Amino acid sequence: MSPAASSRWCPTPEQLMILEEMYRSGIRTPNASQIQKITTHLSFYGKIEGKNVFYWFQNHKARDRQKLRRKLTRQLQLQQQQQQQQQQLYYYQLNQQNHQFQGYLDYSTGSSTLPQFPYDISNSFLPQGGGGVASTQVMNYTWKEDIPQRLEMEKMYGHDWMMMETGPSSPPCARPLQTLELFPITATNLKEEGTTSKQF
Amino acid sequence: MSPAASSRWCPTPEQLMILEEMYRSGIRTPNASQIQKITTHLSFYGKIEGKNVFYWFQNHKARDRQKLRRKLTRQLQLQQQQQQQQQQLYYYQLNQQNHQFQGYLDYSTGSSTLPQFPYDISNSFLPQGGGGVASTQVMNYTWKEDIPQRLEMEKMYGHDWMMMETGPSSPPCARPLQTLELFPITATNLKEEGTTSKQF
DNA sequence: GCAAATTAATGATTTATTCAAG
DNA sequence: CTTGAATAAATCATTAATTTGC
Repeated sequence: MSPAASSRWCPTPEQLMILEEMYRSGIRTPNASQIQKITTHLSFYGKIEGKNVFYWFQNHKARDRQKLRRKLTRQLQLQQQQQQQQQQLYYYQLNQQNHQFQGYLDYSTGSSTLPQFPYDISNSFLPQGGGGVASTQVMNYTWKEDIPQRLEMEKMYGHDWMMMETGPSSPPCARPLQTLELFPITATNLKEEGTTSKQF
Repeated sequence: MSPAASSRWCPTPEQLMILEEMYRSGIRTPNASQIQKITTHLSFYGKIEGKNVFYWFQNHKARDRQKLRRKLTRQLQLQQQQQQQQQQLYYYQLNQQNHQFQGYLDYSTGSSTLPQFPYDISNSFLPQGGGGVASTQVMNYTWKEDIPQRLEMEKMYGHDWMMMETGPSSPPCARPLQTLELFPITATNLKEEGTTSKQF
């Protein structure tokens, strides 16, 4: 543990940034020549060796896959749970409004391979209180043309988080009380998982 | 007249402070549960919806990155300029310093004994077949243990990276210009959307 | 000082990538 | 090769800052 040199490489933000850029640009397993060049270049920003670059790409690729796999798993489980919840009603309501998605939302089958719930946030987000304004706007954007350009917002929000509390039953003037206990902002929990979701 | 609801959310100072604090504490992409809680909590300080929280984190994160990227780009440009001034000297020094790469560079022997690399990575760096025909076995995990995941080249979307390879002449110490052309990655990805990209 | 005009910030949408499963 | 799901990047749009001429 010589103070002068850490036992392992610690990438500087700049190095990390560049590596990530490269990764995103398609590089996965750089060859010798590439590693050499990368290393040379990154050495501008701090101490670094070829093996660091090599390992970085190895690890990054692997962890990328791992992360996605985990998310998929969690998502599947969530999906299954939600299936048993008030989806029927919810999607029915949505369908009334978004006939555009009728074909897509096949809730009638019950099998509903429905992903989560896509569509406009307004509904899920501001259920209570006359916030109708935003709602309309969102809707307009949602289906601008005849062509459903794929799922629009679905992609984005496409997820559980909007699912929660589709509020008709939620207190119109909910008091943000528990927030304090819910928010140990500094809590390390929030960082990754948060909430008591079992999973994994 | 009624509040004439603004068309978009305008965070109160308190909300902003809390959001920034959370961001600082490490939260980047809150999930459904987190967003729900955050929204509830912030609603105490003013009107707010879940999507606002969602967007806020998206934007904040993106613009944070953007800022860093711009800074990096500037640095890169600066250093590239400096490089043009000191290329010769720089590469000379590099060669002197990186003894471990001597073996790497000397791939003709194929038996580089690099003390620095714990896992015999040097081999994996070696362009196989010598003479710069490395295009075949890029990643040859010769280091012990079972078979590697073959060399799935992945996609490697048309990027010059692979092509560059040690060309036919493969200048062993050719022009240091390499570095310059090596990182035009900025051209495609970093893009440096000029701070003043106005209407086009 | 003070609005109209202009520019910078930032909220909200849309488009493009990414990985891996079918 | 196509598609689903998630996200990041790019873009659009509106509000806040600020500059400017009076």
